[in-house]
Amino acid sequence: MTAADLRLFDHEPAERAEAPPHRAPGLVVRVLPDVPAIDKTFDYLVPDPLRDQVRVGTQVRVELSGRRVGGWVTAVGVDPVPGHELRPIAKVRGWGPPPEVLDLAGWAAWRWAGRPASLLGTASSDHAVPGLPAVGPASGPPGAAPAPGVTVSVVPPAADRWSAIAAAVAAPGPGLVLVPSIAGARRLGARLARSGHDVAVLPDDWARARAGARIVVGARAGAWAPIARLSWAVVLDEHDEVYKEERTPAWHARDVVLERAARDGAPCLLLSPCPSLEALAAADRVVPASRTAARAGWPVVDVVDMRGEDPLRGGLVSQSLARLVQDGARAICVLNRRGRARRLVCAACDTLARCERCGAAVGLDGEAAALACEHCGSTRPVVCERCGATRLKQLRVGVSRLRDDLALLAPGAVVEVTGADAAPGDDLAAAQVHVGTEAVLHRVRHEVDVVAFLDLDLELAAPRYRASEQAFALVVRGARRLGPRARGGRLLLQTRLPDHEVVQGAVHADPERVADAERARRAVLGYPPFAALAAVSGPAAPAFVEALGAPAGLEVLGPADGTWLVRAPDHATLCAALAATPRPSGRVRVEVDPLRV
DNA sequence: CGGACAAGCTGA
DNA sequence: CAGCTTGTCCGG
Repeated sequence: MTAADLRLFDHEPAERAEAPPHRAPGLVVRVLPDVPAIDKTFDYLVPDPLRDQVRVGTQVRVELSGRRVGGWVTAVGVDPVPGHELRPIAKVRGWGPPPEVLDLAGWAAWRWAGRPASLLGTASSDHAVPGLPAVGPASGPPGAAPAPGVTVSVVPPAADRWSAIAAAVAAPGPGLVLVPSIAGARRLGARLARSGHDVAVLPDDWARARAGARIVVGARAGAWAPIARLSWAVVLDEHDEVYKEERTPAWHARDVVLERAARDGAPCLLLSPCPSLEALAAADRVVPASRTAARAGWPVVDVVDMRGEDPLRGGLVSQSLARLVQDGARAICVLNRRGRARRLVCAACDTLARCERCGAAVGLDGEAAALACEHCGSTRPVVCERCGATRLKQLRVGVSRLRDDLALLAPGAVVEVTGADAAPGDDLAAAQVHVGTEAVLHRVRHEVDVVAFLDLDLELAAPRYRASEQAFALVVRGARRLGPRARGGRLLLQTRLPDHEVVQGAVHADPERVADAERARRAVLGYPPFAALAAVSGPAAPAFVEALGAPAGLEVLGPADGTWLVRAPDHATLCAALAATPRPSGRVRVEVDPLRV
């Protein structure tokens, strides 16, 4: 099966001309039950009083092997599959997704190796929708037709996006806007409504969206908005990883919207300060920010080279940060120290030892007396790549000392270490300096003068194939937290890799540097978007991998930590192989396009 | 998923 | 060989 001929549900009534002799009495519908393990449809009779409430997509309740389950009507007026006694539909729950979204769920089930029922659950209203409200004409006021195809627009972190959004939503509808969070969707929806637009915000206004509101705003699940045919679509902060569903099928909202736009011939606008390589690969055109806008939309970035600095007592507080804190600056300090990070630096020049192939921090392989990369498996001699010295030292992150160091700098001021160390009931607003994992960026609400990444190398050299992209997205969040350059905030990047593209990309307000370097690295290593990946894990993973075999073009790597990685040149090959593999009994988790490998 | 039924294990 | 557990199949 390929994506092209993928059509799980045939909505059309059967050919009456060749109707079988045992034609059923009355209207028969095909129903997909809302039961995770069943991806098969069943035929039911529609009692006459319910006839005009039943259409393709309608949510019903049916009797299935002695119990009542929910389900979706996938076809109306079919000739029943012979050999079964037809039971009537027990109940009509209400309106469901339009037929086009049912087809989309069928495609997405193939694309992310899952069952359509769970996707249809996401595409359906939380509450029963017995009737639809009246809405204005979806076409709305005539506006400028947006450029067709996929446009990636680079908008600096702290730039005002309103004018771009206002221009995009002025086009005739129905159109879809995705925002990373539901709270953000509600805020944007309210603002659009105040501007006089006919807006439905998901999940709250599902019925109004289904009825044909001109603009539908939603978060991740909004990708499944009940719109038959999109006229346009906008995805804000396209790079944000919250758009990726965590549960299987692990679909990606941006990719679902791209597919919908392609099916409907609708223009799609992807906005981001740091576009993903996937978005750039899908783009028909990329609109960079002007140099002026880029500079204005980024705060001042200070790079602190920790090799040259003499950080306080060898800790995490550079002289630059110390001065700012002593001068009374309110600061957020980000330190992502979760996980075991083995890091070595050159004893002579303090350069971080990294893998030459993938850029991840390397550790010392005692047996081979070599530097080994846990991520890509390559090894090299114990030699500093910068100065040639052969003595390396372990880098210890002095977290325990951090609070004391900062407290000494700002006598009387409170230093709050959030996260596991946070004392309950502490007044977050009272502290001058906050230290925590990246969550501290949104946990601290008041305005700050400084956002400091105490050890950016933890991100830059993380053993993940998307490390650069993820590190840059984190820096972008710090930049957004500070606001535009005119506000005067400072973004402090403490690093031993000042030439790294993420650091340079921030300094020059130029995400292209990150994208170019990342693209080159992924091409060499055969990672997305130059390949399609799936992670296979769970107790029955070995059986699944064995059943998968080794079809042409497929490469099976691992296992590492109980997880196999399946790689194919493209999604057509990958998804075809996954779909053709029978699921063994027991639990298997198949995650297509994993973000953390 | 959850019920039905079949095949396998145990204990007297 | 009843009685119970474990596994596989199937649902309209």
